[in-house]
Amino acid sequence: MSWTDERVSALKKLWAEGHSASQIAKQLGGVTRNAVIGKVHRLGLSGRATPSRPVKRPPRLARPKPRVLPDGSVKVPSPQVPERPAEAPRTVIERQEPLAPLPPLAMDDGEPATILTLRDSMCKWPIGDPADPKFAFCGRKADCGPYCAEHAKVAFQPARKRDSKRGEYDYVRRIAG
DNA sequence: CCCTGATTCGC
DNA sequence: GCGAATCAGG
Repeated sequence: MSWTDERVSALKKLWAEGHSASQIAKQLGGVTRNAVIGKVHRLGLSGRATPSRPVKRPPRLARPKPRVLPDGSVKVPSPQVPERPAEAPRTVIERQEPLAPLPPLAMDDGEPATILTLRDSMCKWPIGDPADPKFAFCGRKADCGPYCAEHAKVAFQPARKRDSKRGEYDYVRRIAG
């Protein structure tokens, strides 16, 4: 089949009415949806009155695909140059990373806060292995809640997926509740 | 796995 | 110009 005036008109009409490419192809007959889409693009009416299409993909890279010719031979095109003119000025938003372990704050006696010396106003973030004699608490000022500002960030992060890699502080979250 | 449109590129 | 193959999503 070829794109006669009638068929092109029908294509334009159906496309304007919002039919999908496959629907149009089925109705016209003798063409695939790819043919319809290709024709639509060639006619320059790709974008329909669909405001909600925030689908903007970065340009696809060329497709270096081996092709089987009619005579049975195989042709392998050379990979097209990726063409990376200038890397976009990336504004990388640094993710709040594991955040360096905040060492326990030394008390007046030079020792970190323990279960015995921890006060209400002090950050109750546990530091170290609870089984370890040196186990202590952060001890910084807990201004809003049980933790200092820094540990509150970690403590109140959304729960991770169960089977994802364990965060370094997961055990602490379990302990600290 | 079904569908959608978008794109590339050999023909 | 055509459209299959492929892609990126829903």
